[in-house]
Amino acid sequence: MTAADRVYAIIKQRILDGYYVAGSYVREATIGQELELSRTPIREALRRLVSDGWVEVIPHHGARVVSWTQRDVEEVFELRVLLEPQVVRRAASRIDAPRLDSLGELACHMEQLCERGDDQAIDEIAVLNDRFHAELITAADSPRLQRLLEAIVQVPVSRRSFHHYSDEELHASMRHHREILRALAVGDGEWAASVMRAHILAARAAQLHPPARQTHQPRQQHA
Amino acid sequence: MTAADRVYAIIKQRILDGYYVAGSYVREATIGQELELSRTPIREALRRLVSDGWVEVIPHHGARVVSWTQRDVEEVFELRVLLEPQVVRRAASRIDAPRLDSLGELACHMEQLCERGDDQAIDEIAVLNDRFHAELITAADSPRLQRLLEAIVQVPVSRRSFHHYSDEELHASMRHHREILRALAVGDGEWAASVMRAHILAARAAQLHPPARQTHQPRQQHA
DNA sequence: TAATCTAAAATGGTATACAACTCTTCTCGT
DNA sequence: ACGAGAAGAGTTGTATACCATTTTAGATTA
Repeated sequence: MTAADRVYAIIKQRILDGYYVAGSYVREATIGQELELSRTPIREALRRLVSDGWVEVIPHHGARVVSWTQRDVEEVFELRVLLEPQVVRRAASRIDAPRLDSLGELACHMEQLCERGDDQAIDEIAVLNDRFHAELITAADSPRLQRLLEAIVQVPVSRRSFHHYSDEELHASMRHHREILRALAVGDGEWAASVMRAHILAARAAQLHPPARQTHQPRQQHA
Repeated sequence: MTAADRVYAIIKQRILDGYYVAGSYVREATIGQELELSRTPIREALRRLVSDGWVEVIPHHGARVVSWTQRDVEEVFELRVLLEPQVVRRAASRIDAPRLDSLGELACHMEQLCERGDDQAIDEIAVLNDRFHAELITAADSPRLQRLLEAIVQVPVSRRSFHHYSDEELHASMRHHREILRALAVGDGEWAASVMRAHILAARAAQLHPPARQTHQPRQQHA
């Protein structure tokens, strides 16, 4: 592991942790002194963070941690609604039994965590959910589709968790996983794609209307 | 614009123009001397080209221009079929009259060139067609969608031209442009998206079955 | 002839020094 | 008081150098 790799990981972690606030600048000299490295590996790490969409570079002025607007979030969901169904559409005719099994285990694990329902469990679900989607992408066997999605879903972890899901939304999400797996098991790409589309649209709804979180109450109009 | 930006653009253009043949190596020292720059900005440009998928690095041997397989072409079309309709779906509710006019002029110009039909005209059509699609993307007003498409549709010039189109395919392509504009003019995104989908699928068919090019002959089965 | 060794060539990674640029601030003239 | 312009500090951009690693091809040797 090179110094540039370490710097990349450190800066990324600091962004995720909120140590580097969105909109603030990451100074090359500053972390250089901090980590006792020259600017060279820091610059390389920053360039990689730029191409991964975590920071943006203003020429001759510095690397700034990207800010996310509501519009950015909507754009991402709009693209995921297109691309993620394509993932399972392709996967349906390509997936093999071992991977289906491993996806099934992931679904199982997530459901158990879902039953626990505490905050830590919710965090773990987010991790497993990422793995779930990543495995599907691998099964889709399309490097370009994978690249596009990776370029898209890189979102600050604060927005990627399931904390704004209601119980009902969370359980629906688990059912989606199961239904996708059933569709894949019988090789029905369109079925799988439809469920995935619903899955993403549900996630979008949960993100866009986080305050409306009454599980057992009668329905209520939102903005 | 920094030197690294220029180097990036130059190398990319040379790949698109076919000056750097697929499989050949881009030597750091060579272009360094050629452009009278040190290895530093060249290295940075090459890293970006790698992460954008234009070249691949063989460790300790150099940066090689990526080769396109038939499968790559199919992957690109598969993604364009998803993304380009979304472009016009968004554009339908956002486009303004001036841009519609300028798109109309582009379509006009392409149709005239289409009537000429010589090789040079075909080349010019490819350029205008790129502009046509680029204007649509601008009208769609989605930076991420734009970025994804730019990462996808930029293909070496040898594969981007209309030389493998039959007369009929070429005219159909022109009609698609017109129909898209009509749909946009009345703000019907789904109509525009459907035509665009057909437009891309037609382009795909022309690419995948280039030998079957008899316009006035009875149909013939292909591989 | 074939296996091995060797040296050249190229990149990989990092450090350092200097050049160029941007933004701020301060001065100067009106 | 106010705007234009210049100086300065701070920051990034680039050049250069160094050594390590790896590949390749040629030379050597049995």
